[in-house]
Formats: sequence, C-alpha cells, structure tokens
Amino acid sequence: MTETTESRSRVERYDPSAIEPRWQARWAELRLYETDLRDTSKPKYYLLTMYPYPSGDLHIGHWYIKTPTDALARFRRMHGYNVFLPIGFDAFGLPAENAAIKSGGHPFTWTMQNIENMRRQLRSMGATFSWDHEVVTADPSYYKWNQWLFLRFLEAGLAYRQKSPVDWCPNDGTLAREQVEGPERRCWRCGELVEKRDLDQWYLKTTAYAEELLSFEGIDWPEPIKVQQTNWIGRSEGAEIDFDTVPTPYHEATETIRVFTTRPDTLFGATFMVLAPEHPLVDVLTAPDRRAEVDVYVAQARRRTEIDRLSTDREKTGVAIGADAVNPVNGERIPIFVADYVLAGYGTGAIMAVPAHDERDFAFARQFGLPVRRVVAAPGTGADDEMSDAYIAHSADERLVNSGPFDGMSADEGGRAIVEMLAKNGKAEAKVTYRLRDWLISRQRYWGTPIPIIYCERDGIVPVPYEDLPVRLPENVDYRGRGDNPLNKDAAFLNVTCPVCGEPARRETDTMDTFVDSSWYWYRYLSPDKDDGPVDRDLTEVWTPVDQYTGGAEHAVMHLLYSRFWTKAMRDIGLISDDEPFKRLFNQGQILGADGERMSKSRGNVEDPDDLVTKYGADTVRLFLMFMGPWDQGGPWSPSGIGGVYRFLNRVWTVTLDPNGREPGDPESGKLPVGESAADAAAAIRAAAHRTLRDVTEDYEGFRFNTMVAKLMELSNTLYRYRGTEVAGDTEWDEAIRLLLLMLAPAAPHITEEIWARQAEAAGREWTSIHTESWPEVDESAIKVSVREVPVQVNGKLRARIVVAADATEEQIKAGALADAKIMATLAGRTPERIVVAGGGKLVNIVVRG
RNA sequence: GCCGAAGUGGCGGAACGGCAUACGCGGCGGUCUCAAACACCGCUCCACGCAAGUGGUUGAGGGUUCGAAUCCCUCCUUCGGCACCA
Repeated sequence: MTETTESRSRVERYDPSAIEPRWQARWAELRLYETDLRDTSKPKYYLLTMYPYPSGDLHIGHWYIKTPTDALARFRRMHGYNVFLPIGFDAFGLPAENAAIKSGGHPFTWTMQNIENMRRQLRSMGATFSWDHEVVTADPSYYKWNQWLFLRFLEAGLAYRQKSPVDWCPNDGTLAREQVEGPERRCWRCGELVEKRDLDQWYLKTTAYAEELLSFEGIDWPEPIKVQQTNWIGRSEGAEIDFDTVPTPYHEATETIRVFTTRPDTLFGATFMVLAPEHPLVDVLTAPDRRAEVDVYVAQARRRTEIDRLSTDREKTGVAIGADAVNPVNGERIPIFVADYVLAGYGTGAIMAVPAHDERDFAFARQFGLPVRRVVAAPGTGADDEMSDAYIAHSADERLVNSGPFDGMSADEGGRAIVEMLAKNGKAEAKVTYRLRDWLISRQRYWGTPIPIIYCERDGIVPVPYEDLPVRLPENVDYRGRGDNPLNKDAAFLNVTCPVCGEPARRETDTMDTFVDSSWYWYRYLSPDKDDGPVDRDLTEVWTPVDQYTGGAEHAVMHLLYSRFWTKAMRDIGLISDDEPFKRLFNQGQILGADGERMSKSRGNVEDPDDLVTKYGADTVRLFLMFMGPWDQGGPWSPSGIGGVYRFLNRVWTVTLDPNGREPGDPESGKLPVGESAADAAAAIRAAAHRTLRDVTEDYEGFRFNTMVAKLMELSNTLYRYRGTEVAGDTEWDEAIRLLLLMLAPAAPHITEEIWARQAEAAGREWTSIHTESWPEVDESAIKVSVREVPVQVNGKLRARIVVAADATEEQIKAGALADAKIMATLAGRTPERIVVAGGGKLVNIVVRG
C-alpha cells in the first residue's frame, strides 16, 4: 500500500491561485490577445458581446455573459481566425444619477470607480478582451460623435422636434417608468402624484426604415427574435377614411375626422366613432353640456399607462362628446366618443368602431348599449342574426351583407371597392400603418450626451457648429437632493451666444437616450481614438458587420432594433456600407438572484464572483457557469454543484500529470476491465477521445457549452478508469490526453496552459502556449465500431436489445429481432402486423394486434 | 392584456419524432485513515417484488403517428419585452 501513497504524492495539488495570475501576466506580456486589425493574412472574426453597464452591482451575471463568449473567441483562434473581441462600458444612464443624488457625489466618480472594479474582475476571468480598443461612452471622445451623428441625421431629415408627454413630478421633474410607483402612479422620491406634461422633444425617424427593418435577409438571427421585432414594427395594411362631423349650434363648421382602419370592408357596420383622449378634435367638438365629464375623463386617461389602456381584459370606459359624424358610405349619423383604448400615437388617433367585427368595439358597444350591425357573414349565417361575439374570422367564402351595393362581395373585394369609390371624392386612400413609432431620444437628465442644439429668439433651432463639438457636460453639478435635471440651473452651460446672429441664446439641456450610445459602439471599437470622424471606413470595410453578437434576450427588440436602424441611417449618410450590424446573433439567458428575482443591490441578492474565484479559481467558475444549463436559458443562481466542476478539474490535473498513479478506493485500480486486452483498451481510449472531439466541436459551434463540459467529464472519467493500467502512457493514451487538453483550453485556459507547460518541460520541449495550437482533426476511423446494439420495441414498448453487425441490412435486423427469445415470448405466437425499422436501423418496432 | 420563451428525478439539467432521466449536485453504502477532511469505487426516477421482473412517469387535458418529453389544439404556471432601467 506504500505504492498508492507514493503515487498520490508524485504530483502536487492543483492550486489555481498560484497558476492563474501567473499565466494572465504571461499572456499580457506576450501580447497574446492583442488583435492586429490591419492583419489580413488570416480570415477575420468580429466577436461582439454586449458591453456592460457599470452599475456597481458587479455580479456573477456579467461572468455568465462573458465567459462562453471568451471561450468561443479562443475556439475561433484555434481555427486560424484573427479574432477581435473588444470590451467597453455603457457608462451613461440613470443609476449613476440616482447614486449621485443619494450620496451627493458626482455620477462621473461613481461610474469610473465601478468601471475600474469591473476591469479588474473581467481581467481575473482570464478573458481575451482587446483592452487597447476599450470604449467608455461617458467620455467626450465618444459622445462627441453621438452629437456629430445627430447633427448629420438632422441634416439628412432624420431628426425632428415635436411635443410629447412625459411622466412628470412637480418636485423631481421627468420620471422614468421605473420611478413611477404603484397603481396610483406616485413619484418614487417624494410620493407626489405623477402627471403628464407635454414637452418639446427630439425624435429620430425610425419609421422611415420600417419597411426595410421588416426584412432579415442576409442575417442569421433566432426566429423568436425576428418574430418579436416584426410584431413590434407591426405593419398593417388598410385605408384612411374621412368622416365629416355634423354641424351643431355650438360648432357649425364641418370638421373632418380621419380614421385608419384595417377593415374598410366593414365600413357599413360602423355604428359609432372613437377619438383618443389626446386627439385635437376632442376639445373642438365637445358639446358644452358634455364638457365637464369629457375633461375629467381625458385627464384620467392621460394618467393611465399604455399597457393598462390596451388591456383587452379591462372593462371598456369612454364618454360621448355630444357630437355626431356622418358615415361617408351611407350618410348615417353616428355618435362620437372619447375612449382610452384608442391611442393617439397609432394610426390617426381616431377609429370608426365596427362592433360586429372588432372585439374591443364589441365590448364597448355592449357597455354603452350601442347598435351592433353585421356586415360580413360566413355561409349559413343570416345577415341579421343576433351576435354574441364579434366576428373576426377572415375567410374566402364569407360575403358582405347590409352593405348596399357591395352586398355579396367577398370581404377583400368589397374593401377594395369601397376604398376605390371613396377615393374618387378624396374621402379615402389605401394606407399602410406601422405600430413602430419614431424614437424619442430626448431625456431631461444630466448624465447623458448633451443634444448639440441652441435655441435663439431670432434664428430658432440652431445646430451647434461641428467645430464646437463636443458640447461637454459641465463638471460641477448640483443635485441639491432633487431629481430634476441640474443642467437647467447651470447658467454657464445654459447661456450661450447664437452661432448665427451672435445674440444671447439658450442651450438645449436635454441629453440623449443611452440607447443612442449602444446603437453604434461596435463601430467605434475599431478606432476608439480616431479624432476626425466617428468611424474608420477602411476598417469597417474589413471588419463589419459583426460576425457574432452575444447578449441578453431582454434586448431582443429595443437595443437590437435601434442598432439596425442606426446602421442603416449611417449607411445612408455615407459613413459605412453595411446594411445590417450583426450577421449572427445569440441571446443568452439571464442569471437571477437566488430568490428568482433580477440581481440588484437594492434587493440584496447580488452574487459577487470574487469569493468564488478566490475559493475555486477562475477556471472552475468559468466552467461552472457554462455547465449550469443551456446558455440561452439562464435562471436563478445557485452555487451548489460548483464543487463537482472543481473536482473535475482536479481529476484532469491528476490524470494528465500522474497517469500511472492508482486509486486506493478502487479495488480494480490498475487493472484492465475483465476480458479486455491492451489493444482493445487502447482502441477504446482512442474511440472515446475522437468521439468526444467530434461532439465537443459541434457543441462549441452550437453554443451548447453545458453538454460540451459534460462530454469532457465523460472522457476524463473514461481515462480515469484506465489510469495506472498498462495502457496509460501509450500512444493512444497520450493522444487522448492531448485532445482533452486542447478541447478544454478555450473554456479553462489557465489549468490547460499550466499542464501543457509541465508536459513540455517533462519532455524537454521548448514551451509554446496551448492557446496558439490548432484545433485538432477528428479521425472518423477511430470511432467506427464493428457491432452495435439495436433496441426492439413491441407496440412502442421497449422489450429487448439485440446486437447486430454495424453494417447489418434492414432484413437482417428484422430477422434478428424476431429471433430474440424475449421478443418471441412477448409476441406469444401472434403474427406481427407490421415491422418498422426506423432511422436507418437505429430501432425496431414490431406492431401486433390485440 | 398583447408579443416571445420555458415547464423532465430531491436539485441544475440530458435527449428535441425512435433505448426518458447523459453529466453534475445531493443522499446512501464502501475503500483509504488512529480519526476527520480530501481523494477514490459502487448504488440512487416512482410503485409492487427476496429476485428475475412487471407496471407507471416528462405542468394538466385532448389529438396526429407504428412510435410523442419532442409536432398540433385547449388550459395552467413561471420568465423576458411592451417604447424614460439598461
């Protein structure tokens, strides 16, 4: 037994804390991961991971996002690619201001401290980021180009100014959605009731690209993301139709209400109209005796959230305004209502209500006792049958009824004919509408990119001249414990001279939405220090679009849609030639706190990676995050199980560095399995190694990191079984060990580098980094088997397994199955009705009656 | 409410039209040790059975198929997004 003790002490214990910092320093020294963007000798691979927000809630979630991405970068490098994996910080935003208001400090200080800590943590991962290309969006060298691009978009007619409502607190100014609390909608800071206030704000014309954004040609994105974006854009074909109002004693002028409808075929069924509470004609048309009630209703509606207003669950509310309109097809007078289920921002902010054929209109009509008139009928349905629900179905065999000259036409045909007839008098036109709205980029906040505009009494809206960019944020800010924008109180910032006339003028104090920063940062990564333009055209021609983008699914629509818009807009002002920003996209899941909630300091459920790294090492943490589950799933954090991954790395350490050692706990240790020759064992080892290589390669490519780790565990378990036997140290053994290390290298870069170096030293070879090795080739012949097992089912139930030659024909497999004793017993003399040999001989199913 | 996704052992999960529960955690038993820790070996979905085995099982219910965790329909639950969190 002294032998086992000896063998166990032959190699020192795996100690990540000794290994990891040393290799990180060595890689940095060798500049192993600095990407030469001008190097064209290798194919390029731009791997982008969503840059983090330096929230101060530094948590394991950041590692969860970055670790597999780094493994992928290393995997691609081993395939001969020139990989660019940049990193930066999304440094503007609300949390920095909140921290500043609370602490009295400066958002800049808070942000930079967080960034410094995150840099350290990200470095401790051993990730191969190109730190020399780092971008920090709160730096004037970055946000200057937000301003520059904004001015170019303004020149190109892609930016405009318009009044729109914000959630407003009398004490704390504009509030973000998360700052409005409770069903009563109160300010989170002072508890005051939140109201709507209309402000002049800047918009970007995303809708100009609505049609192009619907096409995902040439990019390989997950289907659910494309569906969500398509639904967000929400293209609807229909018509705009004009309804004239009926003059009244208090309003004799005829007003025209233009509605948008996707169902012009149902025009004869319109029995009332609805205006959005924000519609300008509400005020004009409301009868004096209805005024009080309407005003109250409008004020209430404006306080509701859109989600609430659009809920089909909620009881419909509304108020008649005491005016009628005329249906242009039949001259019928119909009452006009104001109701919050109609939104000002969609279509024309007014609808014709057809209760018979629209669910919400039906509910409203029921609520208010309004007539329901069927105008579309499926075969077998009477024109005036009582309706218990709106009839929405759209099929080819339904016909118009109660529609005058259009009776008998199909819905499509009738719709076209009705629009055509009205169009002759200029009363209708075919129209496509989108749910997508233009992008409101104005924020009434300090910590963002100042919008480079000056307002002059004489010259109006004046862009800041390009040579005066950047418009810098003043360094001294005074929050005085309040939530509103301190720029409004900063005289030095506010008061400027008009660039056109030289008279005193006022500077815009709104800053830009932080989604502006994140809409083009990957272009800036290529040339972060370029000072004569936002992007380096030569580099973008080579490096963009991004080959692979990884990041959270919570960005499925907004960030990814804004980025697509921005790319197209930059293309159209001649800066780049890309049509799309990201060729391939992968959305990983989110790590939640142990309580199943999103990690945040305020919830106290933040998991810091540092402790785990200290205890187990970065390689174990990296591997554990990959092993936890499918990357696109995420889930609540639990460190239980990390010990298993740590054990696995210890086993790799032992099996590679001490192949001839034996295990005291295993009576069979050091012996080949019963009945197996050394040649059999060597072949089995080789087969296992190459089978694993084939599967692991596919798993890396498909982002299936959890099964990738599982398969490497299996291989190491197989090797462990042969540890200390006569085949340990053979050619096949050494090859398997080599493959194991190469496959593990992208995921666990430190331990593999250490073992690689020790092996080189032991063999007297000169050291080269494992991370400069090429990815190995699968030898299919090593995996080939001579016999295999085929499961046999009877009526879909597994009854036996038979062993057949690997190249057995279907007939031979059938015969073998029927000859099996268990199968014969199960069949009990019954004659098979059918025998299915499935999947090219993978499985047999015998179907019998009774 | 609307759009998207997911529900599988005690737990994380594997299989994604063909052997359900790979791999790991936890648990149980063992080897080593004076002992503990570490390490190692074995067992571990549920029910009945001494066993061989038999039956059941992928959120619930229905359907398609020789065959369904996987495809379709209805429902339930959870997560992401819903335009000022990023």
